[in-house]
Amino acid sequence: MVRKPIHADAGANGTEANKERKGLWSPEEDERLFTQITYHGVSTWSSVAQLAGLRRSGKSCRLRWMNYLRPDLKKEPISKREEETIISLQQSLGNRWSTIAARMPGRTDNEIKNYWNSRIRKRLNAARDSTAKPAPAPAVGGEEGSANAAPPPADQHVPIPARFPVFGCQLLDLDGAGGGMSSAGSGSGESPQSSTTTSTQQNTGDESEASVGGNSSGGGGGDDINMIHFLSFDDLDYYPGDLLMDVPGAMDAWESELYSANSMMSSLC
DNA sequence: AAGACACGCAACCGCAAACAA
DNA sequence: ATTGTTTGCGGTTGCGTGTCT
Repeated sequence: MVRKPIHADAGANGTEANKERKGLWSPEEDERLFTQITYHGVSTWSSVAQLAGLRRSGKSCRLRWMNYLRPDLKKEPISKREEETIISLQQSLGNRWSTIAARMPGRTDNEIKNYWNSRIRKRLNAARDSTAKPAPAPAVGGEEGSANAAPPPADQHVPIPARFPVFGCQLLDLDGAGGGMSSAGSGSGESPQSSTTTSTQQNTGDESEASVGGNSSGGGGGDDINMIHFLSFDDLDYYPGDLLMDVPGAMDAWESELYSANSMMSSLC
């Protein structure tokens, strides 16, 4: 649900004109921030606030951009597959929401955290309470995500160990021209955040690459126009989220193949 | 119809890590 | 090496909305 905006300055009087604003963002503030970042990028967040003429902390600006204004964010509700991904990643990583978010292009850590706290955790707790079986319920709070956790049953999805490379995917170019990305970059132009964002996405694993899905014939590469190409982020010099957002079906493919790709990686390691 | 309660989301807070001076 | 600043993260809170009684 979207709450009716009661903006931070709604009740402020003139004497507090210089005070830092808090609370919900007004459309005007959003526009200022968006314009500032789109056209000038980010040096420091406090300077962004200043240059945009916002009486907001840099911290608040960063949060607003990351969680709401970024052009590569998915707007639609979290899908069933994404939910499964969240559960799986939470099992393997614990409450490292930013890391989980980094593996779910278009989703924010806040969004995932909220989703987990408000829905999944509740549901899993209810399920655990209703069944005597202790089984695969993910740890909640505390020491979850420990590398020492007992391995899941064979019929469970294998969680992705943190040390594995993070996967992005690309649809191979339809006409094979240059092996380029079928669509890179977000619709609203280059993301001024791409450099910093990408750095946090990097995963220090061995480089890995695998073709998955479609009717991959392997080898040769490039023949199969429907093939989804999975890459470790180490292979990418752009923000994978930008790519995935613009490729119809790519997200679903990515999610559905996440586990099989992981299994494959397991066998390689 | 109205109040109570539950839910979901946006945003704040405090802390730690990273970075710069 | 130390200190100050900025950034990023996870936990938590506040509040609007929907549902129930």
